[in-house]
Amino acid sequence: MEKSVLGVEKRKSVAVPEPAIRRMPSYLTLLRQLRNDGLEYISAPRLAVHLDIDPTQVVKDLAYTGATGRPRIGYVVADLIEILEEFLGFNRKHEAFIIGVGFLGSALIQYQGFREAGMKIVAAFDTDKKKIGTDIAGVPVFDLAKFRDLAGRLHITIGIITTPAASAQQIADLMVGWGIKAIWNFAPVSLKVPSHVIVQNTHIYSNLAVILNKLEQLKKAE
Amino acid sequence: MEKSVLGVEKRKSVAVPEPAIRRMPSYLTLLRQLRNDGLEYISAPRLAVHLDIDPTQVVKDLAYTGATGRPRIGYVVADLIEILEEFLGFNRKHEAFIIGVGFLGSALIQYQGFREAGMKIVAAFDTDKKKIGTDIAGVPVFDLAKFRDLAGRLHITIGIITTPAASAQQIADLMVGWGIKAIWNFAPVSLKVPSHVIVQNTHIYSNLAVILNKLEQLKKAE
DNA sequence: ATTTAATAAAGAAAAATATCTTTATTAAAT
DNA sequence: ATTTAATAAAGATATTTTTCTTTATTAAAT
Repeated sequence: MEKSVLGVEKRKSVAVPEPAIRRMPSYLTLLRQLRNDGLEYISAPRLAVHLDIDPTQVVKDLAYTGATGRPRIGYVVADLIEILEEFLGFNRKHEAFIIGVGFLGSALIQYQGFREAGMKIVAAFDTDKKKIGTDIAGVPVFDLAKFRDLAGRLHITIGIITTPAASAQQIADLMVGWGIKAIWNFAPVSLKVPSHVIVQNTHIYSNLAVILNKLEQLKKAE
Repeated sequence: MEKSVLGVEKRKSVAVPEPAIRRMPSYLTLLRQLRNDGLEYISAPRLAVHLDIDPTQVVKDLAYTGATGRPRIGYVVADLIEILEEFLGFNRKHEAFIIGVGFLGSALIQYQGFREAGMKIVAAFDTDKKKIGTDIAGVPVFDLAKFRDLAGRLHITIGIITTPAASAQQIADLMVGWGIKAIWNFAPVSLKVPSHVIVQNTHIYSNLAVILNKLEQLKKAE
C-alpha cells in the first residue's frame, strides 16, 4: 500500500488487483443463485469449492470489497451480494453506445444479462442503410455518418465497438472525440487512444487460442 | 522447467505461459494486416509499438513459437504468420458443437472470423421447438433431447455452451458424456467437469467489471 | 574494411499474483 | 463453563509474469 510523504494513503492505493476484479462477478452470480436456493450464510471455503479456486483467495478477494465474515459461520449471503453489487457498480446505471450492428453487436444489444450489471445500451450506430432507422430490442440504430461531428460532450461514458477490425481504430477515434471515457473493444485489434481513455479488449481469438493450445498439450501427453 | 529423475525434460516443459498464448492471436492479426499492406519484414520493437506492449515480451513470445528474427531486420512477415498459424493450430480444422441458440449462440454461429482460426461449428442444439429443424448460416439446429443419449464417442472435440446459466452444468455433463475434450463456456457459471476435460470460460461480466472498476478509479483520481 | 546502430536473444531483477502457514475468533459440541 | 473445530484474517512464501540489463549478431553507413 503506497503512502505519501505525509503518511496519508494515495488514491492509487485503492487499486484492487485485476484478477480479483475479474473473479468477483463469479462470486456474485453464485451468491445470487445460493440466495434463490434459500441459503442465508456461506463460508469462503464453501464458495471456493463451488468455484474451484483457492479458499484463501476467496477470503482475500472478498476482503477487498470490505465484506467481513464470522468464523464458523461465514458471510451473510444477502449482505455479501449487496456489497459486491455496490463494489462492482452493478447496482448503478451505466449507459452505453454500441457501434457496429453485425451479429455480435445485435447479440450484445439483445443480451438481457447486462441488466444484472446495470448496463444499458441506449443507442446503436452503423453505416449500413438497411439497418439505419430500425430498432433492435427497442434500441434505435442511427446513421453513424450523422453523428461523426457530434457537438459537445455526452453523458454516455461507455462505447462498445463491434465493427470489423479494419474500421475499429477510426471508430475509437470518433468515440474519443465524443468524450467517451471507456471503450469496450470486441474487434481483434489494439486500439490507440489517449491515456485518459480506458480500453477493455474482449478478444475472442485469445480464448480460442488457449483452448487449442490446451488440446494440443492433451494430445502430446497421451 | 521441470525435470524428471533421469534429467530428461518432462512433457509438461512444453507448456507456454497462458498470457503469451493469449497475446499471440494479436500478433497474428496485426501481421496479416501488415502483409496486406505489403510489408516484408517487421522487427519486434515495431510490433511492440503497434500493440503497445513491451518489446522484449514480443521477442520472448515469438521465441516460444520457434520463430527467429535477424538483427537490424526483424522477422519475415509471411514466415512469421505461418509459424504463428501453425503454432496456434489456426491452419488446422477444428469442428465444434454449440448448445444454446439464443442471441449469443446465433452470433457465434454466424461469426465469419472463426474461419480465420480454422474453427467450424458443424451443428447446433436447442430445446426450443421453434428453432429445431431450422438452420443458421447453414448450420443445422437439432433437438437436444434426441442427442441426450448419443451412443459412442464423437470425433468432435470442442463443445460451446451458450445456454442460460441455469442449464449450463447439465449441458456440460452431457458434453462430457459425448466425449467432448474441450468446453468453451459463455454461461456465467463455473462448470464442474472431470480433470481430463478442458474448460475455457469467456465470462462477459468479468470484462464489464474491469471496465466499471477502472471508470470508478478514474472518477476518484479527479 | 571498419564502424555504427538496431536488433534478437539470453539472463537477471522486479513486480504481480497465488498459495501456504499461522494466529485469533467464535459458534457449536461436550 | 470448557473444549473443539471451522473459519476469517493477516502474514510469509512460492510461483508466475513482466520488465530491465547485458551480450552477441548483423545489415547499413562510413
